[in-house]
Amino acid sequence: MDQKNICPRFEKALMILNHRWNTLLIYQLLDGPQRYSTIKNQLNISSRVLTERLKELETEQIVLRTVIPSTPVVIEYELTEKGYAIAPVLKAIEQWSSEWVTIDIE
Amino acid sequence: MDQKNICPRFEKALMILNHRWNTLLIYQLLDGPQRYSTIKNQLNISSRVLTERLKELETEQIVLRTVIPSTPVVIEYELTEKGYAIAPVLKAIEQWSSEWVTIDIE
DNA sequence: TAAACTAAGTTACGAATTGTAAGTAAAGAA
DNA sequence: TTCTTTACTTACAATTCGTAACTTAGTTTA
Repeated sequence: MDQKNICPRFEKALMILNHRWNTLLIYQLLDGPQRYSTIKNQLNISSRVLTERLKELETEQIVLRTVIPSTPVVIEYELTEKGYAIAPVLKAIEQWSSEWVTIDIE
Repeated sequence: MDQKNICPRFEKALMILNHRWNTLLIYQLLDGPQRYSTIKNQLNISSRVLTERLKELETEQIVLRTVIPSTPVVIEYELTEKGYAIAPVLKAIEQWSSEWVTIDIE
């Protein structure tokens, strides 16, 4: 009748990682620091949602936003240590997908 | 300008695993075969969405639905081999969350 | 034997989330 | 001076989600 005692940290991790776009965004940032426009062009994401997700990942301390005071200013997004620590999750998904996921070509 | 050549299998894996509820559902089913009502009571999910997700995971061959012809009939959901193979992903998330995720108690 | 209950969903609908497209401010290039 | 680019923001339409009530079939309770 009552819910299983699921670890709140694990639950929070799922909330973050399962939020649409977030894992793909982290995957993209594994390549190193990138600018807003670069990310936007690589993924097929709208600017509205991209901004939203970057802010979310920033408040979760997964992503760091840096304003480089050059002229013109450049804004760079990069993974924090916490963010890079997600890499094994992505690796596990890659592993599973290469072993089990089939794409149906019609 | 153009998108990175992201592996379509990996992309599909992300689509499935990042779909709201799916990973939690798989996590729940790692405990073994379970009935609809058990799953519904353990997770805090609505029947509408639960049915939808179970069907999705069934068509993806991650979950198997079995009708046990007892009286009354019992319907059991369980992970397939493909489904159980997702365990390392969950393990990696668990690992990351225990190391990095903080819950803010106010 | 009628009334109530359980299991496994389904349906209708309002609320929340997303995607789309257009707009903005500041700076640089043509 | 007009046109672009960058890093967003805004308005609004489309999609998805959650809530609650309903269904069908069998089952226990009174």
